[in-house]
Amino acid sequence: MSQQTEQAYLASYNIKDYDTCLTTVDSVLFTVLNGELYTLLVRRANHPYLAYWGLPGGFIDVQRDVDLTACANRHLAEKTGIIPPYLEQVCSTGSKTRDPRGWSTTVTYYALMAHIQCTTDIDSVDDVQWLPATQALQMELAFDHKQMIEQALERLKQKALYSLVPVYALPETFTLSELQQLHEVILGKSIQSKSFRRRIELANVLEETGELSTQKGKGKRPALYRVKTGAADYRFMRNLEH
Amino acid sequence: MSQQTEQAYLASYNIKDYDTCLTTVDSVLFTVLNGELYTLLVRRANHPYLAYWGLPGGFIDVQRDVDLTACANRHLAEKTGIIPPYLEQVCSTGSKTRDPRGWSTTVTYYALMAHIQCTTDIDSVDDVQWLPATQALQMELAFDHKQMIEQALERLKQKALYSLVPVYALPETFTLSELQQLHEVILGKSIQSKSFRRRIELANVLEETGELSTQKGKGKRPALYRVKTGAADYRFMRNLEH
DNA sequence: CAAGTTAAGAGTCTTAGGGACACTTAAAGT
DNA sequence: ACTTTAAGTGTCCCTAAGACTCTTAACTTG
Repeated sequence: MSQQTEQAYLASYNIKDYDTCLTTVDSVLFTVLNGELYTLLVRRANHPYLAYWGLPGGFIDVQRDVDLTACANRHLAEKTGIIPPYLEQVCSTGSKTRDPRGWSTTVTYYALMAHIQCTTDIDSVDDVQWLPATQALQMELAFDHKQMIEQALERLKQKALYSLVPVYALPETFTLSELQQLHEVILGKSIQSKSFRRRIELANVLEETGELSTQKGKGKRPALYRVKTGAADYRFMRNLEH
Repeated sequence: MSQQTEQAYLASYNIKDYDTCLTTVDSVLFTVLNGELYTLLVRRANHPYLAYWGLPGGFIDVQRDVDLTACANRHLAEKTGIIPPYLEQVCSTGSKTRDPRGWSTTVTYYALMAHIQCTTDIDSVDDVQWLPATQALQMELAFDHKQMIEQALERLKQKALYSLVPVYALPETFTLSELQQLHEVILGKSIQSKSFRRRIELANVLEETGELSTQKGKGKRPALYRVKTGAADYRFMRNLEH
C-alpha cells in the first residue's frame, strides 16, 4: 500500500471502504432574560430520540461547512436568524454507545447572544424554545445532551471567574449592574459591586457609551456601556472567590 | 421517515448511505528530559504525508475503542508501552481541507509522562522519537500537527500558571526544584523559588516521601516529593505572572 | 415641594498571596 | 577548616479582592 504513489492512493481512496463513525456538532446557546440564564432547545424531528428536546446542532454538511465553527454557526443561525457574537468550543464526546446508530462523536460548543438579537420569532414555532438552564437540566433530553449542558455551564462559570466573556449574553449596550447580575446568576453567588467595578476598570475592555439608561426605575440612572473589540480574550490574574 | 418506528429506522440505518467524514484522535505527548520539554513524534507509514513525522494517534477503531479517551490512550500505549498518567483534551479541529481524503475532524489531546516510565525502547526503533518541543515546531509535520502542538503547548502554559499539572511529566518522586525548573521551561520565564514553594504548601497536593534525593550533587540534598491523588484538579486562585 | 426610598457608584480599610531579595543550612570540593 | 553550591527560610513590599460605609441622582409619597 505504501508502495503506491500518493496520487494513486488518493484516486482510489473511498471513505466508504472503511468503518467510519458519526460526527456531529452541537451547541449550548445561552442568553439572559429577566435575570435568569436561558438555553435554546430544539425538538427532534427524526429518530433516534424522536420528539425529544435536545441541543441545536447536527451532522457536518461536507459540502457547505468549511470547518467546525462554521457548522456550529450554521445550525445556530438556522434557529435564531443570526450568528451569535460569542462561540467557544467546550469539548468533544465520543463513544461506542452514545448513539444507537453506532460509534458517534460530537463536538460541543457553547454560544452567547442577547435575547433581543434573535431575529426569528421563537414563540411562534413549537419545535424551538428558550428554557431556563436549570429547568432544561431537569428534563430528559436527547442523547447525552444533559451532560453537555452541564459541561458548558461549568465552562461558563470558570469564564465568569476570570474573564468578562458573559458580557456577550447582553445586548449591544448594557449597564454594569446588569453585567454583575449576570455574573452572579452564572456563579450562583453574589459579588461585591465595588470589586466588580474595580475589575472592569482594570480590564479596560468595556467603554461608556456616554448615555444613561432610559429605562425608568427607582434609583439613580445607570450609565450604559458597550464592549470593545478583544474583550473576549481578556483574562484577570486573580479569580473571583467561588 | 419520522412515520417509521425507531426500531425500523435503526434496523434499516446504514451509515454508508450518508456522506460521512474522517475522525481521528491525535495526542501531543510531553515529557521532560535534561531540563527540556520533549514531544513524541511518529513517522507516518501511510499516505497521505507518507514518511512525514506527525503526532501519535489515528482513526477510531469502532470495535476496540469504547470512547475518545480510550482511543487516545491506545495509540499512546502502542508507542510508549504505558498509559500516560495525565491526559487532557485540548480541542477538536475539523475542516474540508485539512486532509486530502476529505472532510476530516481530529480530536487533540495532550498527555504527560515521565521519560523513564516509557517501557518501549524508543531509541532502537526509527519510526518513533522524542524531540525537543521547540525543534518539533520547526519541522514540517504531517497535516496541521504543528498547530496542534502549539495549541497543546499553549494549554500547558496556562495550566502551569494556575495549577501543578506539569508535575505529571516527572517521575513518581521528584524534588521541588525539578518541578520548578519544569514550570520555568514551560513558561519560558523564571519563577521566585519562595513563591513557588509557598504555592505548593498552599495547594497541599504534594507530599514529602521522607527521603532525600540520592543523586549526588554539589549543594544541600533536596527532599523528595510525590503527588497526592486529586493533584490534577487543583487550581490556584491567582496566576503566576506571565 | 420636602421627605423618604432606592439603586448607582465612590471611598477606604482589611486581607490574601505573589514578587523581590537577603539569609541560613547542608552537602561536595579544595 | 574554608569555599562553593544548591536547598530552603524570613521578611518586607505591593497588588487586587472582600467588606463595609458614604454619596449621588433618580423616583415615590404625603
